Amino acid sequence: MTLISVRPVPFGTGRSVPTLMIMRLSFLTGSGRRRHLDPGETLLWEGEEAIFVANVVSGVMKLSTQTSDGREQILGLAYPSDFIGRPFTETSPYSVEALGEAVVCIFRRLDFERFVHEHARLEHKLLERTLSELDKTRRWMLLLGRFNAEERLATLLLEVASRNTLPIDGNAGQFDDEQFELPMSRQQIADVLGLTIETVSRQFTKFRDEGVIMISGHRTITILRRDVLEALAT
Amino acid sequence: MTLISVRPVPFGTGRSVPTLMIMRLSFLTGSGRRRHLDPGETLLWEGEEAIFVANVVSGVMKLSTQTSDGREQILGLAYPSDFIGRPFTETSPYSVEALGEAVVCIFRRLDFERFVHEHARLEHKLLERTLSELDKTRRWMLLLGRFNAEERLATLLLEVASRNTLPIDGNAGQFDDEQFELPMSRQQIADVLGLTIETVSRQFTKFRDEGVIMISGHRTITILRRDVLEALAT
DNA sequence: CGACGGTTTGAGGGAGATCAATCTGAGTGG
DNA sequence: CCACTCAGATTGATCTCCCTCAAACCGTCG
Repeated sequence: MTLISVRPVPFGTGRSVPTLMIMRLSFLTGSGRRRHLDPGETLLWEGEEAIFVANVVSGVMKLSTQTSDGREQILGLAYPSDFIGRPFTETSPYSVEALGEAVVCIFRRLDFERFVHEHARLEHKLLERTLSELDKTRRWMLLLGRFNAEERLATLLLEVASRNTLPIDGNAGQFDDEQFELPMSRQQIADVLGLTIETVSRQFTKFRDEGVIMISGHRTITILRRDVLEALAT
Repeated sequence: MTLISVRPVPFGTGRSVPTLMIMRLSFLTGSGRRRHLDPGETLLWEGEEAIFVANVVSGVMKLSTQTSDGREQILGLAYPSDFIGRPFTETSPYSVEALGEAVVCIFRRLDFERFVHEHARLEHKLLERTLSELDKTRRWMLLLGRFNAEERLATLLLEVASRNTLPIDGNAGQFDDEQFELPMSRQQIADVLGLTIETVSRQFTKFRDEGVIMISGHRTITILRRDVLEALAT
């Protein structure tokens, strides 16, 4: 939570958008509102009208979609400074939900679109962000299409570790990228990786028994053999 | 092949980019070249410098990536009028290869980027195209993460049928979206769907035996029970 | 005709799903 | 401080879908 104060809250394209432009956006639209989300609270519903776009301020959001018979697939995760929402389309192609406690900065989609139209530089940044999001999504396709359970979990652990912003022992400012807290439950991990909760659990146990990771209280992970994980994650 | 003459060759964002702008692009850069590709010929290599961006004129291209140990995953297909390539980045994050005979209209990436910078309207169209490509890619993630073999093939058949531009019996101008030619081999279908060739073949046989499709000479498919496929594909 | 590439069909095995039982730990109330 | 509860996690047993390996089939081309 205290992360907020030490981070800028860039709009649209993360760290690379000039803060000045962000400020002006807030001014012009008058709609850049902070909003707190409880665990499991949904910001956008798949198929519903997409009223908002937003930036993640703190917490982790999941983007997900469902088959007609209710199977869920997580499409991606959004971390602080990530942009979420779908400009230039009426209905949201996926749902956006908070994994844990989260804070987002929301803008009315129409205001945002109008503003983008009038500011080519922001549009360009949004384009670059979207292109790299597309790259990321395609890498995830490789995972879903070709990786086995072990490789999938290794990839996720490294991904979360690289996004890690958890100070150890409440020691604010001290970061240790080999120990971190999982922002999601086993079930949510299973959904992200396209596996079942049992398979995920067995893989955790396997990594623990092999001395690759240490697990404290389900959610706190310490990476002991990063090399092993990296070899698996390609 | 004769399709070419009856279709515009829009640049960057398909049907929605004004032809005028396309013309001007060709003029300015002087590099909008037609290029013929043989089956299996690769236009861009994963990890190599991305020299080109291009538009598909005819044929079908595949975008693919590989794991470190050589397993391939197809990331998507590009049909006539689709944009391919990755502007604003040095190296191509995936390979682009022609499935069959293909013609593309290539532009030097740097020329394209410069031009985009100077033409906000084109940039906007490219952004919209990229956003919808991202949507499409995410739908494919659902397929890879949650669909079984039957559902995957049903999805592909409907996708190809909807892209179908094959006149029946050489009767140009006459289109029948329930009969079409597959632009790829069984092996390529397997790669697209994240399956093996044997599983794909068995599914084809199963659909045929169930009276869902008709198969003539491996590649020509007639959909007899679209409702069944749609129920599976969701 | 024979050769060869792509496809189909068959038999068997394995990774992960499914079904089911047990465990853990945080929260609650006595 | 200790039962009790309950959701989430783990472990076990079994099954199933798809992969793997292998053989047969088919159409094309020399």
